[in-house]
Amino acid sequence: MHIVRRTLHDEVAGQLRALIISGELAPGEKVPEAALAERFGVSRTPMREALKVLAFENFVKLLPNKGAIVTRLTREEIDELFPIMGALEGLAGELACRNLKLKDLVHIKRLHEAMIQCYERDDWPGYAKHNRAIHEQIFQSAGNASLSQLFEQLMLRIRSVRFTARSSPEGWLEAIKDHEEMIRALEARDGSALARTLKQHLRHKADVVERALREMERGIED
Amino acid sequence: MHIVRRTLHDEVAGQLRALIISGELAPGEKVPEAALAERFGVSRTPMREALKVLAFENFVKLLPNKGAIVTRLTREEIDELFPIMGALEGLAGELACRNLKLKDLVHIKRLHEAMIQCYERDDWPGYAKHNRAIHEQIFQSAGNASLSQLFEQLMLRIRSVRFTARSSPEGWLEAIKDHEEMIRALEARDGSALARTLKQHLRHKADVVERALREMERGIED
DNA sequence: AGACAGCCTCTTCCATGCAACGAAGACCTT
DNA sequence: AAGGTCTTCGTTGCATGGAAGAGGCTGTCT
Repeated sequence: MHIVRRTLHDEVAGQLRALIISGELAPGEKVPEAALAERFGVSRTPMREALKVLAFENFVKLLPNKGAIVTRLTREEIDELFPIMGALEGLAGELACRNLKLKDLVHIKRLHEAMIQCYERDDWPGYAKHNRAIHEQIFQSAGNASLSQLFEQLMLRIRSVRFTARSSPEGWLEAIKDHEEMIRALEARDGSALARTLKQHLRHKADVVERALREMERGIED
Repeated sequence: MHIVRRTLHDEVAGQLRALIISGELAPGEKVPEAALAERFGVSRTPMREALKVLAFENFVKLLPNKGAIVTRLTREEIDELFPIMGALEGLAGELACRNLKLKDLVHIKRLHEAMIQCYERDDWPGYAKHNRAIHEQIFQSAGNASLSQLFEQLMLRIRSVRFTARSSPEGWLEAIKDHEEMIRALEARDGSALARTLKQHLRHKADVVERALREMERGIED
C-alpha cells in the first residue's frame, strides 16, 4: 500500500473500523454521526458515507431514521463464519500446494520454526505474529487475490473476538500440532491433506473462541 | 423481505446495481453522479452514498477526484472467483447433507425432475430457474445464513457474465450429469461426495463462462 | 395513580452550495 | 508546425442547511 489515501470517507471508514475493532465503540452502542464527525474533524457527509460502507462490511447495522449501531457478533454468527473461513483457507491450501515455490516453502518452514521457539519461550505475541505470517504466506502462494481479500474481510469481522480469545495451554499445543501437520502436507504437496488440516485447525480455533465467548457471556449476561 | 426499503441511498444502490447487471452501464464506462442522480430523481448525496457501497461490492471502482467507473471483470478475476464459489458451495453441500430433512430432499428431487423435463423440452429459461432453485435449496438446507449471503454476493459479481454465457449442448449435458450425481450424493447423505460434485459442477460452469468470455473478447477486442 | 395525547428536542436524512481537482482547448513559444 | 503551458469548464468532494422521523417529557383526562 504505497498509495496514500486521499479521500476523506475512506480515511474515516478506516478510523471507524479501528475504533470498533479495538472495542472503543462497544457492540450494540449507537454511533452518533455528528459527534464522531466532530471528533475526526470532518463533516457529517464523509462520515455517513463511511457508515454505509461499514454497514456492508457488517461492522455496523443501519436502522433507517434511527442511525447506526455497532453490530453485536452473536455466537450463532461466529459458528457460521468459522466453517466458511475453514473452507476458504482449505481452498487456499490446495491452491498453494499446486503453486508453491521452493523458496516459499523454505520461508514458511523458517517462520514455523521461529513460531515454535516463541511457543517454547511462552511468547504469545511473537507466536501470534508468526502464526499470522504463515497463514498469510499460504494465501500468498495460493495466488488468488480475490480469495485473500475475501478471507481478510471475514477475518476483520471476527477479529474483535479473536483478540479476546487467548488459547488455553491445551488449545495452544493442539494448534502447534496442526501446524506441524500443515508443514508435512506442504512438503508432500498434498493439497487435500493440507486442506483437511487447515479446516481442522479452524475448527479448533472456533472451539477456543466459542469457549471464550461463552465465558464472556456468563460474565456479562445482558 | 416484506420490509419496504425506506432509505433513498439503499434504493438507489439497488437501482444502480440493476443498471450495471443488465449491462445498461457498460464495464469501463464512467458513472456520472449528477446525471444519474437526476435520472433517479434524487440529489447527489444518496447517489454518492450508494456508489460507496457498490464500490465495496466491486461493482464500480472509485478513482479519487475522478469519479466512478463500472468495473470490468477480467478473465483472471473470474478464474479466481469460481474456485471460491466452488469451495463455498461445497461447504454448503456438506452442511446440507448433515441437516437435510426428508421433506427438503423430496422437494429437491421434484425440482430436479422438473428441471430434467425442461432440458428435454429444450426450455432453457425453465431449466435455469429450476437449476437455481435447487442450488438455493441446498444453501437453505445448509442452515448457514452468512454462507448463503456471501455466496449470493459473489454470485452478483459474476451475474453479468453468467447471463451472457449460454451453455453449449455438451456443456448442458455435463451439467445434467453433475446434477444427477448431486442427487445421488444427497440421498446417500454423503457430504464429501456432494462437495466434490458441486465443486466439479462449478468448474464446468467456469469452463463454459470462460469459453464464452474468450469468444466475446475475440469479438470486441479492445 | 396510570395511561394517553400532544409537544418539544434531538438526530438522521437528503438537498444544495462552494471549493478544489482534472481534463480539454486555446494560446504562446521555439 | 509541434510541443508545452496556461486557462477555463466540468465534475467531484466536502460542508452546511432545512425538513422529517423518533423518542422523551409533560400535562391532562380517566
